[in-house]
Amino acid sequence: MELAEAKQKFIEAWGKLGSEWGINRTMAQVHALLLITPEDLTTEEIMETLQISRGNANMTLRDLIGWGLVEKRLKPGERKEYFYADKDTWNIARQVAKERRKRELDPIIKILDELSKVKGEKNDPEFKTFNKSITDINKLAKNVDKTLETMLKAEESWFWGSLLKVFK
Amino acid sequence: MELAEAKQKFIEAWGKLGSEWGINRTMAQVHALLLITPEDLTTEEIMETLQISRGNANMTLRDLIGWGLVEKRLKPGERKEYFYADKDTWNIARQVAKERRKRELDPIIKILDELSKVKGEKNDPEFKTFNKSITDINKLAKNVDKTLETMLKAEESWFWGSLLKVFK
DNA sequence: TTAAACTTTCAAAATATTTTGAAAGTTTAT
DNA sequence: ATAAACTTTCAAAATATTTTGAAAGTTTAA
Repeated sequence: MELAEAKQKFIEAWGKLGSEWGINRTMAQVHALLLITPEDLTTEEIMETLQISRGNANMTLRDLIGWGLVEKRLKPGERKEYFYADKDTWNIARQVAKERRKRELDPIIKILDELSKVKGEKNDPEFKTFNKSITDINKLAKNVDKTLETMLKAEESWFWGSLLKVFK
Repeated sequence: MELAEAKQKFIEAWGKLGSEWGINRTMAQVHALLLITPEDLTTEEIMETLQISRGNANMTLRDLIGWGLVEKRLKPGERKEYFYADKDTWNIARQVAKERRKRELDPIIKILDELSKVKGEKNDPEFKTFNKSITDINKLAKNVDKTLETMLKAEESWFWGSLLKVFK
């Protein structure tokens, strides 16, 4: 396979994976493109390569910056903005975990905590089932939360080392 | 908060979370409803409670069965089909992990393996960056894969015990 | 067989999400 | 102050996803 073809394949695959996980396909594709590009790229170059509009490129890049995955770079003497993606996969994974925790896990845990407090007749099967499901899901969510917290602090080698040692 | 209100809240929250993770909102809601319901429910009851059409209910239930989260139950002497969801949260988590691994992680690993094989000029920065990103992501994906495999085999208490012991 | 009871299908409609692109906004150089 | 170079905005258009519901299909009982 040619490098150019391989790049296309990767961008496509990454976009598909993203959309399956609730991430806008274009956003995943722009990120993929930046990941396999050694230099910074301009909005113009991204529009051109991925065949997307200026507005779309601009918004997507802003989102990626909001996710902490891409940074804006300025070159001395130039008006244009350049964009660059951190290539460290462990940093990327952590950054995504961090943001999704903040945006999605934290809010659901807050709701589950609320719902855990609901009182009811101890012998009412309706209440018993509700309560058991809520408290169990809450426990699971909190375990995931703790694990993510550890991951966020950890070094990659230590993290996988510990994990795979235990789980071997 | 009243139990009835709490149920509504949970169904809503679960639907929202699902849609943020690439799971159809209605599917997540039907699952939520079954999770907090002690008895089996008929298509009719699900349609009524969630205010969805027969076609939607039917397709969603088939999907949930396909994900291994819901089972069809027949009652002797009755024509109607009843639906029931396993309430064991650990089983649910494992089942979801298992399906997503099969549907999404496995295919992307297959593509990454392909892309890792692409040959190029060792000093070409384009090639070097592409290659590094691909191989790094591939390694990460394989670590996740191994961890999921362990999770799929494991008992809940052992899994979290080991994890939290190491990460404390 | 027939018909009642129930489930499944799928084209069309509704809804939600994403994308476009031209206009408005901003910054810098002269 | 003006204009060129660039970025941002956002209403409308395009696209994608989800939902509907009536018709077709299936199963069972009599």
